[in-house]
Amino acid sequence: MLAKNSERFGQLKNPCLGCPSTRYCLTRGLSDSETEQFSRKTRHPSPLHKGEKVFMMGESFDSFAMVHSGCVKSYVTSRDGEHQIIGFHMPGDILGLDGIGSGEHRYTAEALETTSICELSLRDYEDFCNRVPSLQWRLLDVLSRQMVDEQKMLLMLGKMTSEQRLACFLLDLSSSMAARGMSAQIISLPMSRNDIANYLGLVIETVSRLFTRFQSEGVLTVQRRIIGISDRARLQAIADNNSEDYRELDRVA
Amino acid sequence: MLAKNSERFGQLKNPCLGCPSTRYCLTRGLSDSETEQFSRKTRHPSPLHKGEKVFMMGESFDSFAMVHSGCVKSYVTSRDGEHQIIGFHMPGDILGLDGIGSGEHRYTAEALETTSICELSLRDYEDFCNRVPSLQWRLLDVLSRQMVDEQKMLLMLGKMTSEQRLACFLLDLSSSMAARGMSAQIISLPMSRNDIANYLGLVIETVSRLFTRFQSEGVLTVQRRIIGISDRARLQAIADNNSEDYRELDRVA
DNA sequence: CGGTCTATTGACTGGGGTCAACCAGGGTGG
DNA sequence: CCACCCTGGTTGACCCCAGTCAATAGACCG
Repeated sequence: MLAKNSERFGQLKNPCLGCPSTRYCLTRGLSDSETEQFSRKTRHPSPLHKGEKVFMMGESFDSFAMVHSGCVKSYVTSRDGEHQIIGFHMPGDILGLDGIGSGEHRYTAEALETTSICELSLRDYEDFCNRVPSLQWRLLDVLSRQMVDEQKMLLMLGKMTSEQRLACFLLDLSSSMAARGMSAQIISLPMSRNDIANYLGLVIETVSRLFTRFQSEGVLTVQRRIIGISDRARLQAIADNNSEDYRELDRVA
Repeated sequence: MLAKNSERFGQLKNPCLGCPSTRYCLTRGLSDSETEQFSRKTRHPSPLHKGEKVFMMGESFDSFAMVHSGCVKSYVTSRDGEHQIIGFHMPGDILGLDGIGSGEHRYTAEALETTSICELSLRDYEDFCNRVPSLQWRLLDVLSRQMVDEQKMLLMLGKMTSEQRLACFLLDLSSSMAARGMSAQIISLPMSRNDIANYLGLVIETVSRLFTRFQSEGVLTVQRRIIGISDRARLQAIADNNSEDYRELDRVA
């Protein structure tokens, strides 16, 4: 069913027109006729299944990839073979911009679930920029926002405790879901505990224990990968490291 | 003396022509006449002293800053007031690109020593791009390389031990110095132990102990901020987490 | 039902953080 | 020229958060 939908999506004449991601995608800010031109240039390969790669570290970079549906994780690999997940990517996100400078991909992008990707070749993008100059700024815009997100991650990995990291992660995920029209209170995690742990610089046991603790404190409800945020204010307080003040407030009341 | 030199630099008609950083700066790949045009648009304010800010997190973004001489650290600040240093910037590096997306700076850039900065307003840059389209790609290029560097940092903070982090840091610094024509073997650190520790997600005591240990193992020679790399191969092995194999090799021999 | 994969839980350990004392340069002023 | 302090760095003793190891429990699927 999903696959069929996706095939149909691939055969549409102008899949970008009416795509729910158009507000976040490279097409943001384009007129309908510009979006139509853009759409004609994009390729829509058959959907990837869980574990399949969009591209791999070291491959040559010749096109951008945009997530249309599903979810993708990206990770870098160290010389001794360890992975570090650097991001999870939702519909509308643009992948592979790291390759612009060096001409080759510097991280691997892998589907976490059945995922449809839209591709735009670098060459077509260049052509297109000549006709719609604002598109060039759009790409800088996207790239700089991705950089800001990574800087936030540096702060998390460098300075935050494990509970702060998980709280931040869930809040980010929640607002990312909300921005895509899904519930901000109930999150269906597309990634495993292992992926979360790796992303946050922790091990799976620590993440598991934190989920249990947050649940017992009434902050979350946890059922496998379905996470409910029961007390957003307290989750925010944990993320901001105000949890002690919060608990004190609680104790007094 | 330094200040006088810098003032003179600021009064030059075409400071970019003949600037030693021209190979790394935005001007890379421009012809002499293009560089001259570029040069006319740049501002060269009087040099900053140690501790002075190039720009601060939250300020509106309206110009790029390029390091001409000296050294700059950049850091983000968390809601509870903690800093995380996200990079050190040497001559030729471009600062403030994070502001493109949001229109405001998302990190603070602060001089570590007396530092000269070249400024180019966003408006002038846009004008200039219309005349020299390749410059637009140049900026994407720089931005994507900065992103790749940050991804490497994520790997360090997420997965590496303290000794791996310091070894990586010193090797990176060494090659950065070498790329700027300075010695790769003897490094004069522009930043304090505290800055190094913060950057690497450690505390000052740990960094101090590591320096002492590396010296006693014959990998480094340490005299305050003058660091000599005595055994680059072993430093690389530590960074790659091959140190045990290495020591075993050593023990057998 | 057995097999496998993912997640949870418990007991224990250790790398790196914390706290505190001390040291070494390098101004500064008498 | 020395006495003083002050900042930045080093060293030691101790501790704790999160990692490691290992056993168990569920979900999912043939």
